[in-house]
Amino acid sequence: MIDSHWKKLPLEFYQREDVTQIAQDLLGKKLCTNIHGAFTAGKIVETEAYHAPEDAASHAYLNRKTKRTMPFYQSGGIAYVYLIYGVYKLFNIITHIEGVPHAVLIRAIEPIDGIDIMLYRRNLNKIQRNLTGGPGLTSMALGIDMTHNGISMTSDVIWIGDAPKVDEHEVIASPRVGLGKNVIEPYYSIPWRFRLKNNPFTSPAK
DNA sequence: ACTCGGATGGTCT
DNA sequence: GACCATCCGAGTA
Repeated sequence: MIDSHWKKLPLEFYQREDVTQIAQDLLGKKLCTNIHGAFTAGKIVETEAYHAPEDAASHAYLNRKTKRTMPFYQSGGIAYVYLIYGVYKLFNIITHIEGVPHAVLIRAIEPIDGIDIMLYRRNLNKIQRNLTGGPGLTSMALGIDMTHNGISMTSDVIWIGDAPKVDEHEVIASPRVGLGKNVIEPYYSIPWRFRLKNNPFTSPAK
């Protein structure tokens, strides 16, 4: 195991220009949280890239600026957390430079550390796909909520540990899920959802 | 295995 | 007032 294994990723990782590359590079890395005194972590197994202002699937489409979208316009390397369906908190990471609203949605992790705490937060008693197999479930298991919106990925609350790059052949690219009907081509079916092949914790296919 | 409907609340038109 | 980057439980099989 090399020295850099699980070392906290630096801001430079997130501030690169190519958000689809960053989304793929995040696969296999270790998403960690230290929230309410509990350490939990898991391997990232599914991500999606959002490329505003052109991308109609993004909240920051056409550089839309509202109270909710403000984090998009900060420098890469901070969390963007928002509420969906009044119930679930989805965790994203803002990328690239200040003023360019790129983001990666973390859709699923494979539990590694603090599994007992994740089970408690999810009200489950054994490891199964719906422990962390989906963006809402991942945030719930890791203890991420709206108070973490805007927090730096270099903090000691939420961060990502480095890991060896996964083999290209282990990555499946497919269209993103859950997009509204207003998302026009090519963004509706562009293959910007990335999954690790054969990983049981990736979210259900659509 | 699957399909279906309900929960739930902030954001935007 | 419509729309969600979702999940779960109930029903059918």
